Amino acid sequence: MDVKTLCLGVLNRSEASGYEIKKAFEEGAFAHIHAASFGSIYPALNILCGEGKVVRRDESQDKRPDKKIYSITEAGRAALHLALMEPPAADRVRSDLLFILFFAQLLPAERLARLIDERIAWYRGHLQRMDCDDKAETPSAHPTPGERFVCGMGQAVYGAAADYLEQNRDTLIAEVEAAARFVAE
Amino acid sequence: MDVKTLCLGVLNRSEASGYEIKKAFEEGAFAHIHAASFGSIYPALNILCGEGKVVRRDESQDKRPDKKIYSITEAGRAALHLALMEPPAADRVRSDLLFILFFAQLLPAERLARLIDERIAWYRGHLQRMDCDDKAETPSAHPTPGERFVCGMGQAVYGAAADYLEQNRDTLIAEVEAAARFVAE
DNA sequence: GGTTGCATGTAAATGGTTACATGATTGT
DNA sequence: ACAATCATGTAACCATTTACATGCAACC
Repeated sequence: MDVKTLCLGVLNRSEASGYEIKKAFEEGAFAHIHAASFGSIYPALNILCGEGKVVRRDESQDKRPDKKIYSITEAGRAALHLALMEPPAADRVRSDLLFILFFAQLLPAERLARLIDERIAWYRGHLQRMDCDDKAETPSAHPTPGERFVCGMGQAVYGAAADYLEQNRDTLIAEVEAAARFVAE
Repeated sequence: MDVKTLCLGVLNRSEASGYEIKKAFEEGAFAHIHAASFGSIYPALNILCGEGKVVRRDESQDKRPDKKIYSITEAGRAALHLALMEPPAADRVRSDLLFILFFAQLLPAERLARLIDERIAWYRGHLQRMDCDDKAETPSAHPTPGERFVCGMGQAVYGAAADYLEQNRDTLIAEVEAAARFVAE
């Protein structure tokens, strides 16, 4: 899934500026699915424009720079449908945290505690945000079945991760400290 | 986390060839943490060798090409420790599947069913593999607390994902089909 | 006075994947 | 006969990130 397709996906829900598309990947509906930076979104949007898959409209705002609002076209919808019918690449997870925790016995207990606590807080924060989205987010007062399904999946996975960290945090730290004492003797 | 650090991590558990390191990221202990291809592993190993962080030893095998087995050095361990003390980058997930399912209403029900079923099977397969690792995997008859913790996290997350897919599969498909009928009228 | 949020963009550097090249063995 | 597993490596290509460039408004 390249950034172009990702942008078409966001724009299929509702028209948006490049800035708003980035937010969709950061805090919005696509947060736990994919990521994209400005450096990839803006060029992608320009290419899509040239291909007739989106159209640009300028909206002047007072006291702010102009917004360039992109809307998906029929050609864009067709391209999105086509991409959705392709076999999906395997999920890719890269977690520095888990890599670090893998070597827990090499780290001071305080660092373990902080890393795990921070991650729990991160998960809980995102879970709350997702919950709010269900009720409050404007663009989809009527979220589609797909949106609800994917959001639910995110909640299930994040919830399980947070619960696991909470339930095993103390055991890990205790074991690491016990091992350290054993080595010291 | 660059591939060099990832390799040091694998080699910190036990010496290995480039080929075996790749397997650690594909099916081994690091499978759900990070990924790396031959095109990045072999060059990384050569650089680490030049930096004195690993040493190479050639093992001739009959009826097979020579194996180049890498072992971590003290300098390598120091480099790994240093990397482990750095603040971890945020986890990155990129899931084509969830992106596709987000637009479930644009897809035929059979495709939804197949995609979800395949993914459930994938999760269940990996869960079984992880379980076997606990009992059978050679290099760590005594897995460290960190290894057990990370493995447990993988099981918790994969289990939650598989359960969610199983429990919501039929509802999603029914909703999408209901919506399709509604449009047809 | 500094940071955060809004808003768009470019260019260089990075980091990694994909494809290619090679070759024997084992299983279907 | 063909695919898969074992085994190493290179080079071209790619996509994306990072850093830079610009600027105003609101908040602390």
